[in-house]
Amino acid sequence: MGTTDPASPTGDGRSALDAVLDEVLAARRAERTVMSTSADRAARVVREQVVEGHLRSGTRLPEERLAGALGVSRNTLREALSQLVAERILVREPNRGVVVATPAVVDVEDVYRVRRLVEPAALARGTGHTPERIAAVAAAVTEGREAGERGDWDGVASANQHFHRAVVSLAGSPRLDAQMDLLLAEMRLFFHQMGAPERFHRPYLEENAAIAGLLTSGDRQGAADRLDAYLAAAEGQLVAAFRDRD
Amino acid sequence: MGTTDPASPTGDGRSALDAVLDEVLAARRAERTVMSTSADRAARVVREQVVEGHLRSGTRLPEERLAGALGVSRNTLREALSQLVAERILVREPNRGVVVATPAVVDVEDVYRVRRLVEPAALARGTGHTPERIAAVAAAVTEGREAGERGDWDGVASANQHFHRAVVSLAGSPRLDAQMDLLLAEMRLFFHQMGAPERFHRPYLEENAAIAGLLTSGDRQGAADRLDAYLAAAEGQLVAAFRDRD
DNA sequence: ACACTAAGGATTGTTGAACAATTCTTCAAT
DNA sequence: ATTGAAGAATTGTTCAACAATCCTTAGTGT
Repeated sequence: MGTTDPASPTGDGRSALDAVLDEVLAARRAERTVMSTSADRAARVVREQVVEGHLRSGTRLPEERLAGALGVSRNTLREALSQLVAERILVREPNRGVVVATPAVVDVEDVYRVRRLVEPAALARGTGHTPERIAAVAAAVTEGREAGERGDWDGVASANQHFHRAVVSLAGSPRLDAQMDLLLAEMRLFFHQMGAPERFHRPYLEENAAIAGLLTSGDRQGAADRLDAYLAAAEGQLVAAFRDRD
Repeated sequence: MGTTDPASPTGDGRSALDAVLDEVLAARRAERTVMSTSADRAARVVREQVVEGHLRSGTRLPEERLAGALGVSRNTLREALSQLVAERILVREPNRGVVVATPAVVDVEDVYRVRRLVEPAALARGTGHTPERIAAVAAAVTEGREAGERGDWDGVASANQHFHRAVVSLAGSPRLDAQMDLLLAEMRLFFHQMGAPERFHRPYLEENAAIAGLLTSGDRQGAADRLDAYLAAAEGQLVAAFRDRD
């Protein structure tokens, strides 16, 4: 392709140097996008505290104190909180502030409505199933098995989330992945509200393994059907646990 | 049943009156939630201007002037803009502000990736298919037919969106509906970037009718398959139109 | 004519303080 | 034990400021 001449002074108007400089600039911008804005960082911290269970459902988040703790102005914090409200992790009560969401049975049902529609479909449709993505599903299975063997139940729960995340990622859609992340964050809220996560995730280790096996063997529809049944059972358990806690 | 005694003074601690008053309070709060915050209103106005095509792709949105025009402070506007960035309607360029998103081919492909996964699945799975929701699908078809008969192509486009929205709503999931609204807003951005919406929507009137027919006749899988083909064709057209514009 | 540089102006990211409106608390009076 | 009213605290929102960054432009040298 000809003009790989470094620093060609004239001609196309844009020298090869210009192209390189553009690239450098774009890289710097992308880099800065990672550290992102102050509000995004604040949102990330609060979200982490909520999904980790350190901020329990129903706790009120006073803006002044929280802003102080995060080392950020009240205005900036407000932007962060709005973001988390949009993610359904927090709930805004007009003139009363923001509280950590307390999911109800309808929320569990709706999250599973979406998951049961999306996850089996991602398995059944072959589109996007690259070897790497299929390998990611298998990797989540072994991650869960290893965590189970050393009795690390938090690890099992985490691996389980990775499994379902990997299933959705089979489709290869950034938008779908982002949506799934929100749903999984909500799931963690559910778990914190009932407690006893170990019992809950234990039996699904083998389920995940079976589904991954069907997937790698090429039986996509079988994998999808099995996942649907899996999700139905899990939803039933969760809803039952929620109803007990009323 | 039983204690429908009005104003029972003691006993359960909470009288029936208390319950009513709680309801009134909740209603007032819900009411106020509708008018919502100042930032939400600003976001709605800007979003409307973008999806209606009055603010074209790539136009920069200076905060000071825009805030002035909307009668809102720069801080509040900022919150609104962040929301729209999260919806992918706007794009934030660090230290350079916010511009109306200019979708690329990858965006079209990804939106259709999600739609082709979700919409056929919503049809094929019977769950949630109440008579009212099925009627809503049929209503969107007649809305489109009538708009076509009087040559109202904007109306056809709008009805087409209502059709797909109704298809997803068959599942009866608020979360899925919200997600679909975002995708449809992105779709409108796509259309504005290519132009000529009449040619695009015209042939799909009959498709919609056929799909609705299959649905009402109980052939859910047939409806799903046909919708999948429909979406594949539409995506192909859109992508082709996008590639021309490069 | 052309590329390079420096200065100046404009815009963004973020903060701090303010203030009306609303909600929560306290506490006395019935 | 309820009610009511005063007072404190919090939210929703605005305004003004400032450093950091970007954009423009005019000038400089070649």
